Amino acid sequence: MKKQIAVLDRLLEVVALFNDDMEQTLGAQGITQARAHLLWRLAGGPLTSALLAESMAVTPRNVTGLVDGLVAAGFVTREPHPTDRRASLVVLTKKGGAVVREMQEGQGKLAGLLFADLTDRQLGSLQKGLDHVAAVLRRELGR
Amino acid sequence: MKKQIAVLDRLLEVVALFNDDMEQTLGAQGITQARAHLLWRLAGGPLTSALLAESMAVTPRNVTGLVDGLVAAGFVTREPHPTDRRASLVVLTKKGGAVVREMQEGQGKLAGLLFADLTDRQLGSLQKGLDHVAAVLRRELGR
DNA sequence: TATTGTTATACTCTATAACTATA
DNA sequence: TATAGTTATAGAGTATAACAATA
Repeated sequence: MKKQIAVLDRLLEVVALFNDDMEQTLGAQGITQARAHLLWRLAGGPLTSALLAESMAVTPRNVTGLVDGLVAAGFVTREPHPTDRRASLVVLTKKGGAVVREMQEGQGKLAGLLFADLTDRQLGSLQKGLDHVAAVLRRELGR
Repeated sequence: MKKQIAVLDRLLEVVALFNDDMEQTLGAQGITQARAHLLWRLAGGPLTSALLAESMAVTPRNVTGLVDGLVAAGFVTREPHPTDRRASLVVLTKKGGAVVREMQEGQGKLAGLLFADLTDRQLGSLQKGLDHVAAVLRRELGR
């Protein structure tokens, strides 16, 4: 029991250190954690404010402010929605896309560090275990 | 490579779900993330504001505000420092201690879920790997 | 009527700077 | 002089509520 907790402690510490590292790198470009979160959600393509708010689990009002800042800093633009004149699409600029790639590379690097010693089979088993835990937690949270 | 990243994604999701769960539980008692962080630091015993600020990587002014809120809500008290009349000690109340225990139990539960299938030896190996990663990240951060 | 995104307002967390009491 | 903790002030992130434009 105690050993499991010690390992989890260490794991959480590693994740925190990684986040600090990333935050430091991004902070130098004027990107806060909340803004980075939003940019990350755009990696798969443009989204409306409503979809951003939902996927970030945050209010629409909040998204307005974050997008305002990101537009001013040149990381995203607001484009008219092709079919719904109420809505607009938030789109990554070239500069914003570079930031997202940078975050993806950082994550890839961490994954390499963490799992360097695991075989493909062990990785698969770990993935399955995590799937299970995620399912348990989601049930507990009623999602 | 891709598989490693997928597993890390899942791992980060699990940690986020756990944090959401904990935040929801604590939020119902009026405890925010920042306040929970401070309470967590007191698990090992009373600390001065200066030590709290250092261990939380936050300014002393910030600690003042958090402690104010926690005192008002009855989770901690300020006690005079036995030898330094400038300083005061932040001490958990019975109510605050119960919250810390609740957090510890939550963490123990997550550790159990995550590592249920690992043998003691596998746990040891994982711990060693995490130690290595933590060291690498610390070096990178210059800490 | 319902939804999208905004303005208005308020609270928490955070930082810097200046100050008081004590070391 | 230096340190511990505070007050003063400001900025970012977040929430709720009310509103205009559009669906």
